[in-house]
Amino acid sequence: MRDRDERVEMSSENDVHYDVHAVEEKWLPVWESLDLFRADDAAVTSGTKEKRYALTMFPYPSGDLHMGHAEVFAIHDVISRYWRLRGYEVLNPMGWDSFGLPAENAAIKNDEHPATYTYANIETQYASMKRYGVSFDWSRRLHTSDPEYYKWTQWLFLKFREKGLAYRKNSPVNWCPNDQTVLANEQVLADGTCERCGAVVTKRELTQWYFKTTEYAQELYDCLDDLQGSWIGKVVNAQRNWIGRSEGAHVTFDVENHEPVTVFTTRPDTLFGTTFMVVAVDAKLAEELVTDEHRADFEAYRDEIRKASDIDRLATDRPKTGVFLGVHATNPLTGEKLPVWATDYVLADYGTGAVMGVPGGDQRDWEFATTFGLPIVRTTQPPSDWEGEAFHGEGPAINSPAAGVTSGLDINGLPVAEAKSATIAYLSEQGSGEGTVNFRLRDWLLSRQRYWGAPIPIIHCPVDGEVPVPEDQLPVELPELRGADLKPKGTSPLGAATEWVNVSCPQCGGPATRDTDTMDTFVDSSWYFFRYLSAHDDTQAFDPALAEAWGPIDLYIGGDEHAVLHLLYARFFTKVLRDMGLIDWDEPFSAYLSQGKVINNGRKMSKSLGNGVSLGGQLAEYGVDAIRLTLVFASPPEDNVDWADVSPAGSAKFLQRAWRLAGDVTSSPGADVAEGDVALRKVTHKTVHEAAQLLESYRFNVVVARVMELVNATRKAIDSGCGPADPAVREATETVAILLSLVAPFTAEEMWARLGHPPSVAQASWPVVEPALLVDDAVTAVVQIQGKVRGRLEVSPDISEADLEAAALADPAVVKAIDGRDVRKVIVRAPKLVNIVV
RNA sequence: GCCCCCGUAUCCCAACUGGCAGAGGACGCCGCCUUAAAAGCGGCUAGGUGUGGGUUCGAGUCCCACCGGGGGCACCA
Repeated sequence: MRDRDERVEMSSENDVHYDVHAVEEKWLPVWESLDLFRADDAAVTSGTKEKRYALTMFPYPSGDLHMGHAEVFAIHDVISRYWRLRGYEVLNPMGWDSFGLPAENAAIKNDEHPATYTYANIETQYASMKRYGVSFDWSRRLHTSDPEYYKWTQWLFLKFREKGLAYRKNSPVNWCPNDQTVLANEQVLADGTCERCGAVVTKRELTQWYFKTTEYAQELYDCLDDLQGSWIGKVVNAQRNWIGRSEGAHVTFDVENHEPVTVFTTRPDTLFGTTFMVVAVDAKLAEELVTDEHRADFEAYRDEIRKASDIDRLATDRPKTGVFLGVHATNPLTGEKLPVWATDYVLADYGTGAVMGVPGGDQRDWEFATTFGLPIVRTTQPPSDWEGEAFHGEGPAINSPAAGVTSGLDINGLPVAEAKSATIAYLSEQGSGEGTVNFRLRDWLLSRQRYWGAPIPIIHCPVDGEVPVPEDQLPVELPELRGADLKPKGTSPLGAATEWVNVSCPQCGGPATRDTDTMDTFVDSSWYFFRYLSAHDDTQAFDPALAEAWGPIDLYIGGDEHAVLHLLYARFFTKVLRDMGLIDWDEPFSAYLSQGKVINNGRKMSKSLGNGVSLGGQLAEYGVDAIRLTLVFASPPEDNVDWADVSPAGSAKFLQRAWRLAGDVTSSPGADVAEGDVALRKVTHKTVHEAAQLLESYRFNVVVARVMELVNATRKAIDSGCGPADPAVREATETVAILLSLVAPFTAEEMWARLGHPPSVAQASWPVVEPALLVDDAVTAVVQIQGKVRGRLEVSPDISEADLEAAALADPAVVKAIDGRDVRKVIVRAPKLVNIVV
């Protein structure tokens, strides 16, 4: 009775309301002064501690943080805090991807410099991140728009150029008429619109800078195999599709009045069925081939095609068009003469820009042949019930060669794979073809006709041509432009800064001009994770020794809108840096996890729908911890979180329940847990054990559920079990505080203090699991007959299979269920299950 | 058209290498507290895994087909 009274007394003392905001205010300055999260390079370079590099995509500074940031930071912090508790030296840096168009557009609107908007927003976001309690190492903070950062972006550009991986070419490029700049292929969406602003992208013929991503296509593709499993599957799949590897052959055709023309095909076995050749109308080749007699027709057709928008060109169901160029090609297998046509259904920048027309095997060629009355020959035998037109499936080769046609090769009757290799072998022998691999990936167009980016460090000299800015003159800083000077006009605003543009040539000293384009901001973000290693080093981009010590990144978290943009570019940069000898690893991100979106009522949050949820408002209402907990608990990290389906109030309630435990504990710190209640201790140790496994596989929502169970069990122990003085209650509550510190650091810190520990819980270590406590005293074994549960037995967890079988067969309920039938087979899985087959 | 992923309770979601379908939460309901309500606290309820086959002693889990949802690529030869 007395005990019970004491408890009542105590709990009334603890009914003080848990003031989340006061707790936040209380701990932030304490953490700040303890400098808890600074990564120690020496600990890692010396090998004293094992490293973990945790990275989350750095934000673009547009306004304040939103719910999406809140989710990714919450998830990211779980893993980095977990690693720290496990005793790793953790590098967890943060910075800003601070070049980009929104700042420039804001500057035009408000008649100011883009830096004003940029750095004001950075400070706002910085304050919010601090308030959010993420365990970032702020000593490595960087902004890509700082000259001390973009100096090295420019340096890397020059190194890439030295290696022949950055070059200029004239080519039709994607042009956004709204942003008035060119775009990379990756920045044009599937529907032909601009990834940034949604305008319909058009084509322009311009001389622009490119990175030679295609040089690494094969490796970028092959390494995806190694990433499979540790990267989230859909991103690997998206990159595979984007790089788009196709195996096939190059086949060379002699052409009248021209050098021989090579085409790419994935079906060399259908070469006997080629009845024409088609060339991309916008390729230089078409212009070279056309005869004077057909030139007028060709040019009229080409001009008409150029006027069509990308959207029209992308439609796959439009009728085939084209013009005859007046020349013929020769089939290398048969010597047959094939008319050469120009068309818009062949792409100038894929393969060789020319294709062999095989109407019997390709639906597009079928339609083209039908439209223009060209012959159709089948070279693969379709099944008897085939009702379609072109047939590209499996079947024996026919008409290869056709009756009456002479050829040095005969593949009739061969299945597709064999017919392919036989054809390639023959062509190679004849010197008119070879097996090859083609990629869908194009080179990365990096020039942008906008102001707020890193200037391309090149000087154009009428005498010496392209001259790199000497390294000791880097960075090439942006000239001061503001407001209306920045208005998009189709050429870079930098061109207007004449004093900046006109320079003397570093080589000959004569008058020359700077390149006025800036780099795509994806260049900035392709290497920022290297710069974090040496964020303030003004002698090098990063220290290779630190890259060796810290790299590669152990877990990268971000959104899947970057599946083929940033992630592909960062992989490309890493491979080039490796080939420059600066690092010794092949892939930047050992593991990649993409977090889902935060939506509301099944829809993306947006102003027009009026379903936006303000992060600041939620934090004010429920507190930081409750919001973090809600986002982590809602679903597996990669799934979307629908704000309409979650309950931040429920999270806040749970945190209070946890917090109250700490006030109920009456034993002193360091109480001998060995004396504690074994049942509760088992729950505690099992929870720690499972939590570790769940954390390693990123199932953070389930970790939270386990902590909830532990809180419930501890509550029961206090109220109706061993009582608050039992050391097991202290052990359980301390464990709750430590586990909770991954998700709800403020509440955990407050609990830690109430439990009598000095700050910080972030410096605690991961609880050591006692294996003996993971073993149950008795387990329930299920006895099945024909797979149906017919009995249960309480058995020892280390019972032998034979003993369990005997016990099962002796169980009265089982005997009754067998009902005298013959036992044919008994499957025993000690100690959990026996299945009897009768 | 090609390539991936996912369908479990009213909802969000658990279920280790196939082994008792249910951990946690929301919603709802019942108590306690309260003059009352809200809040708070304690407790309770639920379906057989989208459909149809197959493999197996045993399938949410593996295989096949279909239905539904999501994503990537796409006149890429």
